[in-house]
Amino acid sequence: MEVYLHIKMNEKLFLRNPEETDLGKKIIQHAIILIHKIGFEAFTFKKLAHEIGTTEAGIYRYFENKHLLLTYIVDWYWSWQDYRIDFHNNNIIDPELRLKKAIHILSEKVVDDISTPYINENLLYDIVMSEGAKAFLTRHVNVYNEAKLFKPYKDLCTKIADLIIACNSDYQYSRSIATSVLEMSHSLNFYIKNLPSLTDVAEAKDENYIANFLEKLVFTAIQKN
Amino acid sequence: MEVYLHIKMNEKLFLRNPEETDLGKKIIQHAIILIHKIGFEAFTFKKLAHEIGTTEAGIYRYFENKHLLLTYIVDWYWSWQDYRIDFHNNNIIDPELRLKKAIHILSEKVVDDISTPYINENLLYDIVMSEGAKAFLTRHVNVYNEAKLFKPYKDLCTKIADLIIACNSDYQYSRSIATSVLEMSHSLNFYIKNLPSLTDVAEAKDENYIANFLEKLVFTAIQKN
DNA sequence: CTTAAATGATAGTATTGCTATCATTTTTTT
DNA sequence: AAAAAAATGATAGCAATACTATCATTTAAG
Repeated sequence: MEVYLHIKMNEKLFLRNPEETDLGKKIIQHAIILIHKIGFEAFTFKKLAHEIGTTEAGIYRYFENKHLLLTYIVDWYWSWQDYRIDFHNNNIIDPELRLKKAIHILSEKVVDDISTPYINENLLYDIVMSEGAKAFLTRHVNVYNEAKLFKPYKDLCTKIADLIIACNSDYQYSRSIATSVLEMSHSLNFYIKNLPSLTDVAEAKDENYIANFLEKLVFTAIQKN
Repeated sequence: MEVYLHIKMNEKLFLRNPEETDLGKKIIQHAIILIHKIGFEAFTFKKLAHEIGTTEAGIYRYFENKHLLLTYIVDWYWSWQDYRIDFHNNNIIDPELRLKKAIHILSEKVVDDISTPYINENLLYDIVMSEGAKAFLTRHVNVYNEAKLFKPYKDLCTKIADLIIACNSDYQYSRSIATSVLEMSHSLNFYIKNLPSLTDVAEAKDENYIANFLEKLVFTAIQKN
């Protein structure tokens, strides 16, 4: 059985839908590889064009600029994580178990998902960790927001917040703590890798350290007393 | 009485110390104003030079590039907040009160500090909120880290973590939660302003909302049971 | 098999991110 | 007050970036 996962992307992210052509898919595939390799600042359409044997103009036909291309792949990532949380929580009823699962999915390193042929989720995780915030941190945040470009992230925030409410309907800060979990699950991974003294991880690396921290944090915060 | 606050900056941040000359101070002063106005991406040394009536080359004599200038002002900000926390906590012994004060200082909008003549802290807060993460999020994070360019942030993290340990010496995640407080105190302010649905703030704006959220979060997390 | 759509090839432009040079001020030392 | 040193201003230049435009060629759809 071969099943492919398809995520419908917001049409305002692109000029021409990259999923519909070979060149488009190559752009996404190699954009992820190249951004992972050289970082978003050094990443240019010219370099990407060279990697995939097309021209700069060819890529501009798909994406207005590199920031929207980053937003595309970051959006894709959050939609994929949203789907994964649903998938893993299927048939689980207990909201606490569901919430725990979600926290672990977000915090732990991912492996490549074979049902998405031209996207390497392992690289994508690193990109979101190291560059993901740059999708938000732009002067155009309001324009982008009005075009619903941050909907995947917001939807995921709502999903986590709803799980929290399902655990304790009295908790006042469900969205803020959901956002904190989303943000810290990724940025703590960045700090462990690059600035470990900002975390409590010394030599003994515990794979589930972040998930355990966030799980405890959330469950003590929302406990009924 | 006129008292001026002076923060000694890491010498690897600059080529020529901006505090020592009129031009240097103007660079810092107007860099803050201009980055606040047009954003870090659109900010260039040429535009800055034009604002203060000097030339591009003149600014390159002080800073290697705009990213190090950003790091300079972000470092300055964290050092200033570190100092403010000490100042406000002077003579307070109760660690819980000290921790609460620190959380409030970090979360609440600041006003201009008149003891720093050429730095507008109000604008600086906005910059750290909107662009601060970009100081870390660079391919050079390791080189910068070895040059101790992130020391002010790390020191502040240590300060918060120590306050947490003073409240509960058994808490296992003091640095991780300190980092979370530092990060979320600023990014939640960004979200309230730009993407409020990621928070619980609707119409009724509570000035202390973030501080209250983080205070509750931290104190339930570290409570002894 | 014709037409439309997508791609390739090439050119061009304004801006960015620097480096270099040299003359002119301003400051410091003697 | 004169001489030396340091800082600034003015200008030039260059490679790379971030695009836009044009037109020929290949590929796909009706």
